[in-house]
Amino acid sequence: MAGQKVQRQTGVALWRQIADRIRASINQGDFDEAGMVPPETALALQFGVNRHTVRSALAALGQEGIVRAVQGRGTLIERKERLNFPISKRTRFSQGIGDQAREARSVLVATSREIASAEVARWLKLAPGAAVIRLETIGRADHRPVSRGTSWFPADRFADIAEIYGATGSITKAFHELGVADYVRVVTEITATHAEEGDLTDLELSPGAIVMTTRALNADLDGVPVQYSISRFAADRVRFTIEN
Amino acid sequence: MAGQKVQRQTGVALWRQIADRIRASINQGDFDEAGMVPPETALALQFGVNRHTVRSALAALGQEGIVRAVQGRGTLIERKERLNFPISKRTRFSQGIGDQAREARSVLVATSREIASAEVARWLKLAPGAAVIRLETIGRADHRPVSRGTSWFPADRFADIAEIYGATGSITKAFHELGVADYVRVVTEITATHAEEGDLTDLELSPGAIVMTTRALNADLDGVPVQYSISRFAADRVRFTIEN
DNA sequence: GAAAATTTGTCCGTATGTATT
DNA sequence: AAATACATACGGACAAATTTT
Repeated sequence: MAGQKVQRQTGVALWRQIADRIRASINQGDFDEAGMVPPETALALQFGVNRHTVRSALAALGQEGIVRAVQGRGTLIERKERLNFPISKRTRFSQGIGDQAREARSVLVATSREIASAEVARWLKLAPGAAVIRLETIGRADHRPVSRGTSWFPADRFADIAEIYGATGSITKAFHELGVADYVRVVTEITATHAEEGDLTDLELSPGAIVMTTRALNADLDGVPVQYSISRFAADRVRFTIEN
Repeated sequence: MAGQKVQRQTGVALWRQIADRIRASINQGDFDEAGMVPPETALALQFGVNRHTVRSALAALGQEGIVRAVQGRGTLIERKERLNFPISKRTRFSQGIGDQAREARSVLVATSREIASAEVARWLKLAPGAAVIRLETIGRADHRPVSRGTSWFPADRFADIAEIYGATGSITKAFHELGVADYVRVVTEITATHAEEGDLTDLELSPGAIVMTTRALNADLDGVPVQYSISRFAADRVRFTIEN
């Protein structure tokens, strides 16, 4: 297969196109048998570029901690995983991650009480001008950030949710303490865009990287909205599954 | 807001980073009131680059048919929509698109009978070496391609599905004729990656563009797998919603 | 153990693309 | 429109480390 062309003069450097392709191949498990990437000369032939260009691509992947080059041996694959996020009626953010990553947690980075925007009010079915509690979190697994999210809660029912969540680290427990015995995922919306400035720093991404954005609504068992969240995931670190 | 910095020396040209941001803003509806993009000088100030660089970005978007610059007036937004694809137990590919786009159809571009790969056999729960029917389709809406998909069906049950689908244009009808009264979506997997060579041509994308890939399994009412599909969607034209 | 082949690391120079002034 | 500076990409040659013969 000597014909996986890359395109020139498109505003995306060849080495970056190649880095993205190799990263995708690694994630797809194409090199699992060998445990390493093909030799630089083979990749150069495959993509139709000079070996130096392939080296630039591999250097970028090395910077991300995905591969490690060893002189004389080859370029070894260091890390190759994609966290799976199941989405269902019973979706809980932290649940289901623990068995995939050794170290997984979500940290609260900011919180405030504010007036709901038109979008937030619409999703939470609140009157215009109603107050909401906003929580900003960053989710990490195995020492890498995987998501940054913002959640809004109706302030009248959940005034103290920030404190309880900060103490327990669990939305489910916080809801429980505030009288919500159980809650369900009503709807989840998924889109994908290029990373923005905040993503680059919070998720440790490079420009051109992809973020998958979810907009999710949770409601109590009476169908009353209790939480609206917008989360941004580093696309090359996650996968969503919807099981019916 | 004079500080949406773009990053230099990252392998992605500034004009392409800016083009991607403006495209995302348009899709998000940021400029809906005016119906046009801010003036070049304002964008240059906002992104911290020279006006020439912004012009390169807008020229690229013009090439895609998203904006149109008019001397003396500004840069008008030509096209701005995102098709919604609902995912549920009753997910039907074509259903739900008709009310969003005037012209929507899926065309069969290739078909073959082949031996199932390890991946396909695993999903369809077939014995190794079993035969499958493969269908390749391209989905279009309003004269734009939005998806390219490959579906596999067990050959023993659905030997003639290609012919029937080609005649009726409906998988549901083809299933019905072949004795499958009803079927349900068992699981859907969603990931996002950069566009590959085939995506660029089939979906009319430019390098660096994003594709969302779904892997979906349909089964009959007895739980027997009947269809496994991998579909690739142009990310800036679609949105997925999961309703529980 | 020695030699050969393989693979990554480094240096040179040149041409073209990108971005600013 | 033109001049300048830097990033990107290519081509070749050789060194250094490792594996294979």
